[in-house]
Amino acid sequence: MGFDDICNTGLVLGLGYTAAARDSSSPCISKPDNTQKPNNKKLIFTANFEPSLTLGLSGSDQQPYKKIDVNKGCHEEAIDLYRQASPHSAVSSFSSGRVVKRERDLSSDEVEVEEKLSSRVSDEDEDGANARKKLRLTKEQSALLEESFKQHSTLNPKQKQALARQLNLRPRQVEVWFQNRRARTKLKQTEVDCEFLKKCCETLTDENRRLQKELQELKALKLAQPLYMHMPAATLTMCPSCERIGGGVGVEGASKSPFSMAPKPHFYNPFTNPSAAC
DNA sequence: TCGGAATCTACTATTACCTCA
DNA sequence: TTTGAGGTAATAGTAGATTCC
Repeated sequence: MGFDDICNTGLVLGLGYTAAARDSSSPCISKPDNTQKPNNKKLIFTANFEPSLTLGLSGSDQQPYKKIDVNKGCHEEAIDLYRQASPHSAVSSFSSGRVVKRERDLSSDEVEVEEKLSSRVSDEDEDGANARKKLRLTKEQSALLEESFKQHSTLNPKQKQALARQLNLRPRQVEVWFQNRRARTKLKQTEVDCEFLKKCCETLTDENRRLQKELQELKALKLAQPLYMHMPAATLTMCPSCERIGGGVGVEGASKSPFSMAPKPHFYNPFTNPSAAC
């Protein structure tokens, strides 16, 4: 990988933001949540380093935050939504809490049944005197969660609920798994970013060293010889008023041999002295 | 219409359990 | 059998957003 390969990628050393659209199937991307609010700020490292490495706000490929109006929804939906609430939370866990409380009164039995049915752990917790038992996901559960994560790195309440049912887990467990999975993804991506930046830094350091060396050589050369001696011919233009200098050589001669040595020719650099007049 | 309370989700940091070399 | 490391489920605390009164 050459310097250009690395550094002509639009990478800005420092942290910037790229709004690169990313495929949701990309495995190691912290993909913005479809359910998140547009203004919800997150730090996202892009997985594809081309063309730029970024640290910035979440992209715009998010669906608007799902608004739930349980007053308008059917009772069953309200129950479903309530079921996805954190079992560890002392309070109800979806928007419109006051409504939820009403719903909870109506459906607490159903929720209880659902919790017991859907959790392999809850029973143990209840029996085990607050012992913190650690759930071990089966291969099938892990595979399904991974598959789901590839599609959506975050879940909306319905997805979470459905997945929890499918996996025979509590919605809270699914939620935790996704949180941890996102964290691992981000950590992994951060490591990748770090490695990339290290390489880029090394390349830039080498390039800087090379340029410094080149500069020193040029300075040494400049001290040893008059400027015009080592200026490229293309950058040297004879001052119009001096064109006839050079042993009676006319304009034509001067144009043919612009560097015919005159006693004191007035060379000027068109880059630093763009004026046509001498 | 505005402000505050209640509640939600997502995030980060941390803890604690479990497995394996 | 013990132990330390690593993986990861679970917890706690916080911030920002939303909804309702």
